[in-house]
Amino acid sequence: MERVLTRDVKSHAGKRVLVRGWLHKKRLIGGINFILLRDRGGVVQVVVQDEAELEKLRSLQIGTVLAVEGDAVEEGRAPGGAEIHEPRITVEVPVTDEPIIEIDKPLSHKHENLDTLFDYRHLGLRNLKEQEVFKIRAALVRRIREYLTQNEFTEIHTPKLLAGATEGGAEVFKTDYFGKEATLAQSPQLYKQMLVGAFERVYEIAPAFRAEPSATTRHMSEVYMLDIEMGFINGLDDVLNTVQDMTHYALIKIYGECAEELKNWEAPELVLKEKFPRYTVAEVHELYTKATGTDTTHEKDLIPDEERWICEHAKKEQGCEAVFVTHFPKE
RNA sequence: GGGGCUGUGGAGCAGCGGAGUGCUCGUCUCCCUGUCACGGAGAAGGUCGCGGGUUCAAAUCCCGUCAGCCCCGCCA
Repeated sequence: MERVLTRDVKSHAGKRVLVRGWLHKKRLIGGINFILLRDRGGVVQVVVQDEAELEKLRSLQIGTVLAVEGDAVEEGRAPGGAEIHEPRITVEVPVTDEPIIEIDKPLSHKHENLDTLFDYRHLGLRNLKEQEVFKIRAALVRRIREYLTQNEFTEIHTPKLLAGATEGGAEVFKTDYFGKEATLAQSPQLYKQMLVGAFERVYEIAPAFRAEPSATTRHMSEVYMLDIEMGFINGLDDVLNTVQDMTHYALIKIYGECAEELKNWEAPELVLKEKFPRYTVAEVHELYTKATGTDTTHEKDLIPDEERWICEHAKKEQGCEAVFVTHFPKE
């Protein structure tokens, strides 16, 4: 029998269907029992009343891979409005290890728990809410690609294992390349510039590696970076306008298509205008110093608190929380 | 690199010098025919991160060490 996704059970009401996926939750009430089955489309409820079928799941843990053949039934009391009755259950891959992470409940993201969360991320991501973070990220990247493609940027993929450093400043990770020293790319900068000569407009979304002694969320040794390079510009404004329009496009799209996910994660309302406010580093120092009394006018760069502050400031004063800060370093 | 904090059953936490390490969730057994973070009864599960010291007595205080987290710096 052809496999049906959990989200399509409702449209198959009245027919016999086969679903395959992971055991997501058991709710054993007694004479009637509910099990939830998860696949890439979500979760469907299966009603188990036959003792022999239920016995197949005894001592099997959440995560067990199942095939369930049964009657698709429209049912208002079921989550999603449909469920499967009279199931015939086949255990495809039994799981007997006790679950470390409870995937049907909200996961704690308190920083004390991050170690556990990261160690078992593959399990935690079976939590439907956790998956939303990845869906939002994937949608954002897709929309950025879409915008850049529409504007005739060619996507490139450049080497990450290099003979030397590409950019001054950041420390590079050194590694062995068949007896010779190699470094992990800290930026695709040189390749981008070379390829502007071929394609005029290029971009890359790829990891960059920096061996900074940093141990905070502000900067990590491995980050995913969007790099854009374009030729035949008339000045800085052309660059800013491209980044501005791309950001505006992608965020508006995301807030539409991921509205439910963003709401679940209590994302704040998007406060954005088509034209982002533009400041110089020196201007931000002046505004910040005046507003907070902390003198930053001697700083070359924005301090971390200024970065947060200027966005809040622009949100209140300009109705747009995205800003450009240019003319670094302050001379 | 500087500062602050945390390591206690599988997970999250409480206990912070003195009687038996306690709670919530999970796991196992039994009961339960519409649950949806189901409910009820019972049970199992712990070198209190590791090493040393102080003390009549250490999960608790001190020193060291390992692991992790946060802020700043570093970085664009």
